[in-house]
This record gives sequence, structure tokens and C-alpha cells, in this order.
Amino acid sequence: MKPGRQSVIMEIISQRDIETQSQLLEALAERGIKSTQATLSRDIKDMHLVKEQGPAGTYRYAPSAKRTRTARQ
Amino acid sequence: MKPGRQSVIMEIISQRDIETQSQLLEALAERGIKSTQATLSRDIKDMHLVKEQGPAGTYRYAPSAKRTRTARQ
DNA sequence: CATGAATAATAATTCAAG
DNA sequence: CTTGAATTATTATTCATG
Repeated sequence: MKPGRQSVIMEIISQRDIETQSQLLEALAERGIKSTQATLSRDIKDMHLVKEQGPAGTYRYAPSAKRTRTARQ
Repeated sequence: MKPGRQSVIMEIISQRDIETQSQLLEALAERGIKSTQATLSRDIKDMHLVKEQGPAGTYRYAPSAKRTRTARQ
């Protein structure tokens, strides 16, 4: 289930600002993917996503600049 | 005190891997700068630093790719 | 090896206050 | 407008379990 979920996570964060893992959890649920915060924390680490400061004063998850070639993709 | 502290934070994270704000707090203390976790959290936001996955499986603070021109500096 | 529930650890924010 | 102490919120990890 991991690959599919991670693809959808990418889609979601590219489409709208996600401030917390809870929000991401909800967004996934809306798309029929049920998971837990623990898993999302791991996915975020896997995918090299980072919580950055967005345009507004808010935080949001985004891809890290450096995509290490070490990890697949 | 903010400007000086933030400069030193930049130095520190460019020199060694900092995994947590507590570690950063200690590193600053070593350089004679005393602060608190609350302030570091704010500095990190100000400076657009992000907690990214480092080479090892570990996390570390690093500059975000996008330096918005919106904020000064 | 991926995951969830629970927990521990960490980080963001609130609430004074200078 | 910056900060610290305390608190809340959020995230990482541990400890099973499939």
C-alpha cells in the first residue's frame, strides 16, 4: 500500500497546502486512503518531505530540495 | 540579539548536523549564546530552515531550498 | 517489511513581560 | 518587536502484530 499512498501524498501536497500530518491524514481519507499519523511520519521521512514556512506565516509540507540519489525515485 | 544568534545558527548547521532544537540550543551555548527552545523554534521559522532527512537515517536542520524574497535577507 | 496504537520526544504557540 | 516559561500540539519512535 505504501507506493500508492505516497503517490497520492505527492499529489495532495502539490495541490494544496498541508500544515500538519493530521491534515494530510484527512486529505488521504477524502481520497479513500486510510492510514495513521505514525505511517505518515514515516512516509514523510521516506519521501524527503519537509515542513517549511509557506507564503503566509504558516507551515506546510513540501518536497526537500535535495533529492538524494541514494533512495529510489 | 536575534540577528547575531541567527548568524551563528547558520554557521552551526553548516558545520555539523543538528538533529533537534535541543542540540542546537547546546551548540549555541558552547558559543556563549544562551537561548530557549521557544526562541529557536521561531528562529527556524524565520530563517526558513527545515528538518530534513540527512544522509544517515537521521534528521537534521538545513536551509530550505526556496528563499522567498518576501522576507528580508 | 509495512503498519497501527500507544508513548516518548520534539516543536509550535500562548501568555505574560521586558 | 523579542523573548522565556509553560503549555499544547505535533511528530518520531517503540513495541507489538500481520
